Amino acid sequence: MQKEQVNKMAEVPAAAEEFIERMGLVTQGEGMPRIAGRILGVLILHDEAFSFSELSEKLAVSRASISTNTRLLENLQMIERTTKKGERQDYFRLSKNPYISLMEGVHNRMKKAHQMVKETQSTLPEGWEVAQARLDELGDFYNEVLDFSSSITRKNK
Amino acid sequence: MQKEQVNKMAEVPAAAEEFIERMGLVTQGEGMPRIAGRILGVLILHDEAFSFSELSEKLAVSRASISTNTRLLENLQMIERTTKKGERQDYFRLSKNPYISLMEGVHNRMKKAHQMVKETQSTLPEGWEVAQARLDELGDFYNEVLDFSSSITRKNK
DNA sequence: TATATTGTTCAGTTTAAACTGAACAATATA
DNA sequence: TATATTGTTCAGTTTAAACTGAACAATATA
Repeated sequence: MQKEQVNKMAEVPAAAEEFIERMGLVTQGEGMPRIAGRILGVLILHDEAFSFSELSEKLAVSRASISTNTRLLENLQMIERTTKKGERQDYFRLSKNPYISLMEGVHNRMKKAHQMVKETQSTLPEGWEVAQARLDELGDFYNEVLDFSSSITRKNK
Repeated sequence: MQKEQVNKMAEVPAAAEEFIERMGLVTQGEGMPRIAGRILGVLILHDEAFSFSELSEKLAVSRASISTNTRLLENLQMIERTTKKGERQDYFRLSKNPYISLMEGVHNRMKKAHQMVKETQSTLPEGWEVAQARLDELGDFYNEVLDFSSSITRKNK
């Protein structure tokens, strides 16, 4: 049952290694764990699915972190969990539209913030007209961003 | 020289206090310090400029934090530092287009990430055509987001 | 049955950032 | 001159999140 084990790592050029690390910094900059970005980096560069333990070894990271971060990326619908006939391990590959889901995250955060602003507006008593006008501006901004993020999200399927 | 000191805080409704705290959570969610969001919250609700020490007292936060976070917001061009005749303290008020600058932050992060992707593409050796195609998709995504963020930024003045 | 493989969970540790107090420089005022 | 006010800087502390090791459950295999 044991297939010839190809070492996917052997011939990886420096540019690929750097990309993986930098993706870690990118996700970190967006408020996500660094390891999530590194996993994404691996799966962007490689078409074939990577197994749980391959990811853990390749990235020199605990199985616990792989478990947590693959689940995170799965929930964002950026990666998909697959299996292989005759194998017990989970495999992971990039989804078809990985970035749309990222946008959905932005979209949801913005929607929540917008909701909060509207709630403030409806609760503020008389005499806060200037604040109301300022909150209108903030609401307008959220509307613009939400229009964009839903225009991207609509491309889903 | 001492002007009648109006306590700006006295009659602030609960909705306003809550808004200030929630703005702290919003900026925190966007990867900025909580205190920066609270300062923004105060300055969105109040048209009049707030002094350094008023902010420090109102938010029950050290002068060091006010110094750091007002400078951060000033650099983002979301607030402006002003002065008053006969007073030594700095005052702060919301800029005219506070949210555009926020967008510029997103824009710059995205541009940097896009740059990184392009660099990876130009450095990857022969035989990585599949990865190149994947990186093209990522680049396309960045282009879409960058188009949007510059459309917002263009509204500046 | 006992042993091995696999992913998850969770308590504990590490890490990075936020925040503070205090020293400081610059300046004004007494 | 001495004292007060103000914003900045920086070393140190606090806080929150990331990450790990180990226990565990589920399942397969010997």
